[in-house]
Amino acid sequence: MALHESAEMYLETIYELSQERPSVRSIDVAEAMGYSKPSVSRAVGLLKQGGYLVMDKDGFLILTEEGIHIAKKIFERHNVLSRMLMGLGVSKESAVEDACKIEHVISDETFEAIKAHLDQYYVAK
Amino acid sequence: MALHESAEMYLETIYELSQERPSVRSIDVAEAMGYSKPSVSRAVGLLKQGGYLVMDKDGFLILTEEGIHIAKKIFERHNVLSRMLMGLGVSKESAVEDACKIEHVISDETFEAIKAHLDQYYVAK
DNA sequence: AATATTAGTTAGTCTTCGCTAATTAGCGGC
DNA sequence: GCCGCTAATTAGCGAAGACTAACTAATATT
Repeated sequence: MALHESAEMYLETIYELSQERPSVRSIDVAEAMGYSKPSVSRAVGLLKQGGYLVMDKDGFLILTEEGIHIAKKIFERHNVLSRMLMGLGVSKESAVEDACKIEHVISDETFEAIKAHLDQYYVAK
Repeated sequence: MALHESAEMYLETIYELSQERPSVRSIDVAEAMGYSKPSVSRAVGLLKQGGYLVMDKDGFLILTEEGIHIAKKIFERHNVLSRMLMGLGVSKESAVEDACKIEHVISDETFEAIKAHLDQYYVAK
């Protein structure tokens, strides 16, 4: 099931927040992403429907295995891409911002090529 | 005036087609992009309204200075990005496809960094 | 107990950008 | 002179994904 860019972004954000704090609510996602509460509510509803997360009785968001899988994939892309861009001399802000855009649109083939190149670079050092 | 991804794609396509043939009509753009005629008609209308092109009495599309400027910018991005990806070992098909996505979303700073890196690489060879 | 705040949802709007169906305008063949 | 083709347009639809306004439900404050 192919997810849209925005869904991937929500999963990635929920994953990152869950690394930083014990629990993640919709309102935390809204603050982190700069979106309104209803926008997040709607997105969370779709992700719930798709089986990517569940909301417990206290409103805490828990990623399912599938949700974590996608979130980690996007998160890895984000890290690799921003490191690559910074390696080319791009400022941290631009690198992170652009990585955020690129991470959703490239093919697996392209990502693996970039990653391999970066690995090689670090091994060589 | 910031243009959306689809508008940039239309301008780029019109520019490329105009390099290959004496004149470009909406129908040619529709065929090249795989879109329906009304979709192109609507997009051309918006580009016309924005001052990026004009349509002459025979239905030929002529990019304005501003339109050419943007089209060339995206075209250059496309070329640099696909060359870079192919340089990393990505297949031509994937490189072109992914370049098409990336070219619209990255900042000038990031693009210049990638371009500089590629220039350096070619100079070094 | 009454009120205020916080979190989430519902309802409905807007923009972008595809689509199909149907219409219009010009041109060529018979 | 009419038929039919091609090109472009108009009208209206649908999905994504953001928004505001207004409601509900639960907790906190006084």
